[in-house]
Amino acid sequence: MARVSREQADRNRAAIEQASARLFREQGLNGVSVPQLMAAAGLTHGAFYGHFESKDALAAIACEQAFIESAMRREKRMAGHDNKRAARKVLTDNYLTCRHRDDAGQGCPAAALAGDVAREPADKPVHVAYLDGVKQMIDAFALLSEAGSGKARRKEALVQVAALVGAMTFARATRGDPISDDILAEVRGFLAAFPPAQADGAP
Amino acid sequence: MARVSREQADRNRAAIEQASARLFREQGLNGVSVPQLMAAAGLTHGAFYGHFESKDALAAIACEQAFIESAMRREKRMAGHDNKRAARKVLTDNYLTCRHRDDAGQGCPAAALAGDVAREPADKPVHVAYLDGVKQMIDAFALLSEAGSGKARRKEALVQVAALVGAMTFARATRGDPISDDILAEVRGFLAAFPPAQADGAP
DNA sequence: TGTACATCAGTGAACGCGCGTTCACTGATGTAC
DNA sequence: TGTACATCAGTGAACGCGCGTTCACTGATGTAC
Repeated sequence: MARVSREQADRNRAAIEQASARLFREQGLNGVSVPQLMAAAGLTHGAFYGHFESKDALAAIACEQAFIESAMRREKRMAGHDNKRAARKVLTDNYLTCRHRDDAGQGCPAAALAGDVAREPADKPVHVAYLDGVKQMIDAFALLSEAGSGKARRKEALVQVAALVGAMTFARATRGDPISDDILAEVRGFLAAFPPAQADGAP
Repeated sequence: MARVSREQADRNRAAIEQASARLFREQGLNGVSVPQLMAAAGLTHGAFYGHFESKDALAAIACEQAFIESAMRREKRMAGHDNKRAARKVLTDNYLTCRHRDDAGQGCPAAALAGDVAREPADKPVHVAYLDGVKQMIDAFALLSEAGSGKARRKEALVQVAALVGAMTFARATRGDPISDDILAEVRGFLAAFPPAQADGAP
């Protein structure tokens, strides 16, 4: 096989991006090689640099795509829940599941890639894609807040998203032990009652 | 230089463990090589396998040591705060700082290694060390809870630790953007008022 | 205490391996006439 | 519509590199007498 049609080449490129969006989340940015990514798309490694400038460039594209895919799934789940609290509950209940924990490849990129992005050098392009995706996610949760001001809504969203990402990261790191399920269940229960009725706290 | 005294060999081994506990947290389990670890301890790579069975075995030892070091620092900070709420506030306020975010090598291993441990194969020895450390951390927070039952104290501890680890992981992944500081500040403020006065939540 | 020698901590070259990336080549695609 | 040929998507060998691990060797340490 040598040259393929322009349409087939486009489909191949899309296949590489799709496989990468899954495999990077599953195995980490440094846990999967260019030859592995290409094989997952049904190609050999040599064709890679005809489609992308570098592995780092693909990582950014795959991260962006994972966030888009994730946002579409979120919209779909929220559909039909005009009540903000109910919509939030659907999202957090679906997020903090064993299924999500055990299938990072199709899950939230904010959680799946957090550890990798934190350690990538600051000039790597994946940082921009990650930040953009995270901000969209926070904005989406802020829209579901019932707080009075935009500032307060953003505050609530930050805490919720940090709790979601944290619980998932933590549950994945302790997978195999009962504590992993407990973390998901307790944070799920906690977020169902979020925000607390009064945020005073002095004893 | 060839053979050194038994005492010096012990000191060398300790230096390797100490350097590893720092570098693994800083760069990740797969982000630092055996030659790099040995160089950080002032040795050459060849001496490694006289001290440890494998890099995986050292990872477990370094993880365990990082948790011990972390627990000692926690005890030290708590000292003098007989009030549980005050002790908790000292811990969470110190945890969710920019200093901690920017110095993972000396920080909480539960946060620094979460992403790596989640992706390590299940049979790798680091999993045991990580789980043990996490359980100790959760127990420590449960002891600071004022809830009525042991079950309720553990519940609160799980949510708090998930929030701490999550906020730190997330703040590190977004470092460089103002949102990173915001995450730390908001979760810090939120945990200062934890647990909420009433955990009902139905609207 | 002094001497002879076995022990073994550390050195550095070497192993096979997979990485990201490059490139000469192939041959079907797409175009010019 | 048919033919001639330039284009270029994909192949697979090759590059230099660093990885985890092994091992023959060195020579100071520690021990037996």
